[in-house]
Amino acid sequence: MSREGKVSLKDVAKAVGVSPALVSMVLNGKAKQYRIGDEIAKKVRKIAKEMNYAPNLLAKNLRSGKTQLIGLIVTDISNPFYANIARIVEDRANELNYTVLISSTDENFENTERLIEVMQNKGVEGLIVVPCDGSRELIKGLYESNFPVVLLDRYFPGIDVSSSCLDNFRATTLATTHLIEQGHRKISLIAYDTEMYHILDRIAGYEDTMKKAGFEVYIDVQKVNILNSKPGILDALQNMVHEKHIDAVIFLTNMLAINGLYSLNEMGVKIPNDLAVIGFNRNVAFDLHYSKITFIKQPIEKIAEQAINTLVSRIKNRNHLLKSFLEPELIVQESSLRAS
Amino acid sequence: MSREGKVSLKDVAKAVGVSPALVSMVLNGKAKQYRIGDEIAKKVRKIAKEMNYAPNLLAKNLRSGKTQLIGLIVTDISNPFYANIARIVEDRANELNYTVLISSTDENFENTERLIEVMQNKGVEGLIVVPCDGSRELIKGLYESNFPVVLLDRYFPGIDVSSSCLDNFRATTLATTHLIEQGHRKISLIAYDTEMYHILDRIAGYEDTMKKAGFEVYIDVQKVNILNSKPGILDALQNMVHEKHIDAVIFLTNMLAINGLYSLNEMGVKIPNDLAVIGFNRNVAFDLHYSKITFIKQPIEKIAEQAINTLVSRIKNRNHLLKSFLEPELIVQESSLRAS
DNA sequence: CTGAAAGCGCTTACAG
DNA sequence: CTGAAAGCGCTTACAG
Repeated sequence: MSREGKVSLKDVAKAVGVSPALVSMVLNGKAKQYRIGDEIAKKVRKIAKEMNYAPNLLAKNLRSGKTQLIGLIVTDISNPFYANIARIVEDRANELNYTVLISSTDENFENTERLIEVMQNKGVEGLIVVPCDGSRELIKGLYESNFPVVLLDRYFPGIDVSSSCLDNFRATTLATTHLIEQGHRKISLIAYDTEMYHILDRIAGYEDTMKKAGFEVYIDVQKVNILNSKPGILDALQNMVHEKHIDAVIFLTNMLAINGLYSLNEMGVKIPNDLAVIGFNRNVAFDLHYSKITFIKQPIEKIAEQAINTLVSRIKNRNHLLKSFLEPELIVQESSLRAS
Repeated sequence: MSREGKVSLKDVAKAVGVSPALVSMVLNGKAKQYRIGDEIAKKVRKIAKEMNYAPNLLAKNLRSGKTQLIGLIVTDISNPFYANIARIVEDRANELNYTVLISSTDENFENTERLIEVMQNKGVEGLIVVPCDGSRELIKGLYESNFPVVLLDRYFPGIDVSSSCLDNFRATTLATTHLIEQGHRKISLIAYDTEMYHILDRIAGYEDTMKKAGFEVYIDVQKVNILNSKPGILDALQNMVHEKHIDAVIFLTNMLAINGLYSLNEMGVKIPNDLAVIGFNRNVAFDLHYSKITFIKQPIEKIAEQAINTLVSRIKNRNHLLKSFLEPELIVQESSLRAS
C-alpha cells in the first residue's frame, strides 16, 4: 500500500458492491456518458464521500498520461517581483487544476538548461520561463520539439514562442515624456549590460522619445554589470552628476533603482532638486523615501495571468501562439517633479 | 504513451538485449546488490545514456510508494520573508532529491485545512507549515495521524511537533535592552492581535526586560488587526506619541514596521530625535530611510534549512522530533540611537 | 447499464 | 548472475 490507511477505488467498489471501473466512471463525472443508473451513481458518490476517498493522483496521472503539472522557471523566487508572479500563477493554476513547480536559475544558462530537463523528467506538461542571456537557442529548441512554453517578462523576437511581457518600449516612452514635460533636458538612463530585448526595448523607448523631442545630443545610457551592480552604478552616477551635469535619471530595473538610491544618498545628491529620479516596479522603499519615488508600474497580475492562461491553452491546443505586451503605468510621485 | 518520444525502461532493455528488471537494478545502483556482471552493467549504463533515457517518475513513485514530494504551506509566498524561505527550502530540497509544492493560506484557517488536504492528495510525504491562528488542533491531528510535519516561523507549545523558529523572546530582549542602554525609558511595542506564540514570546521578551530594568510602569503594548493594520497603527502611534509621550517603539513584524514608518512620516515625527524606532526583519526600505532603521535580523537561512532537514529526517525516521529556536541578531543603525 | 481485462512504466520478490 | 511475473491504483476500450 502506497499511502497507509488510504482508501482506494477498489475499497470503495467493494463497499458499494460494484466494480472499480464503475466507481471510476461515476467519480470522474462520466456517469451519464456511460449511462450508469442514477441510483447507483448516487450511492457510489455517497459512500466514496463517507469513506473519505481521495484518488491517488500518481496512479491517475500515470494511467491518463497527464500529470497536471506545470513548471515556473524564474531567475530568483526570492526577488519580490517574481514572488508576486509566482503567487498569481499558483492561484490561477490551482483554479485550472494544475500544480506548479518552481525553480530559480540565478540568471545562469547552465542552470536554466538543467532545470528545464529536470522539470521535464518530473513530467511537467508545459513551462513558464523567464529566459536568461544566451538562452535563445535553448528556447527555440523547446519550441521546435513542440513542447509547450510561454516566456515571461522577457521574450525573443523572431521565434514563434508565446510570451507575456510588459510593453517595455512604452514604459520608458512614458517615463521620458514625463521628464521632458517637467522641463528636464539632460536625461540619462541606467541599464544593465545584456542582449535581452526587454532591456533593449526600454533603451529604445527612451532614445526614440529623446530624439523625437530633439534632445539626441543628451542621450546617455550607462550599462552596468547586473551581477555586481553597486560599484558600476556608483561610478555611472558620479560621472553623470559631476561630469555631465544631468537633470534626471531613469533606472531600468527595480534593483538598479534601489542600488542607485543608495549611491545617490552616499553622494549627498538631493532628489528631486539636484536630480529627478524614476524607478521601475513598485517597492515599499520608494514610498518611504524622503522624496517619494516616481516609478513605472508593471501590470503584474495581468502578466502572470496571461502567462498561465496562454500556457494552458497551448497545452490543450497545439497551435496556440500569443505574444502579449502589456500596458505600463507611470506612478508620478515627488522624485520626478520639476525642482521648484 | 505518456510522454511522446520518451524512451522507457523497456526500450533500453530491448536495445541492450536484457530484461527491464535488470536495467532497473543497474540504473538504481543496485548492480552490486543483485550481483550483476560488470560488463553488462557498464553496457546498460552506456546505452541508457545514449538513448537519453530518463525514468518516468510517476511510475517509479507509484510503484515504490514514494513521491519524493514535500509541501511548503506559508501565509503568502509574495511576502519577501517567505519568498526567501521558499528559495532556500527549494534549493536544499533539490539537493536531497525532493520536489517542493508551495501554497499560500492568507492567514486563513479554512485555506490551511484545505491546502493540507490537497497536498496530501497530491502525495506529499511531509509538510512544512506556517500555521495560522486557530490551527493548533489541526496540526495536532496531523501529528497524531503520524504524518510528518515541521512548523516554520511559528510553533505551538505543548504538542510534540517539530518546529524551526526564531528565538522570539530573545529577539525583543535584545531590542529592549539596546533601547534602555541608549537611555530610553518609555518604550512601547506595536504587536498584532493574535494567540500565536511567536508574537506572545516577543511581547514577553519585552515585558520581562522592562520589568527587570524596573520600568514596569511604562510597559505599553498596542495590538492592531493584522489584516488591516494601517489605521490601527496610526491610532496607536498617535496615542503613544501625543498622549503618552513615549521615547521609543519596537515594531513586532516587518509589515507593522513598514506601515508604522508611513504613519510616522505622515505625523511628521522625526526619527530618532522625536522617537527611536526598531523594526523586524531586513527590508531595503529600512536602509534607504532618511534615518537608517535598526532592526532585528532573523537567521533566515538557518530557519529554512533546519526546517527542511528536520522534515526529511522525520520522513525517514518516524521518531524524530526537534524544536529549534534560532538566534536573532540586532542590527543597530541610526533610528535607535539616543537623540544627540 | 455493468463487469472483466489490459495496460500506463516501473520495481521487487521469486525462481532458476 | 538473469528473466518472468506480479502489482502499485487507476482508466479505457471491449464485451455482454
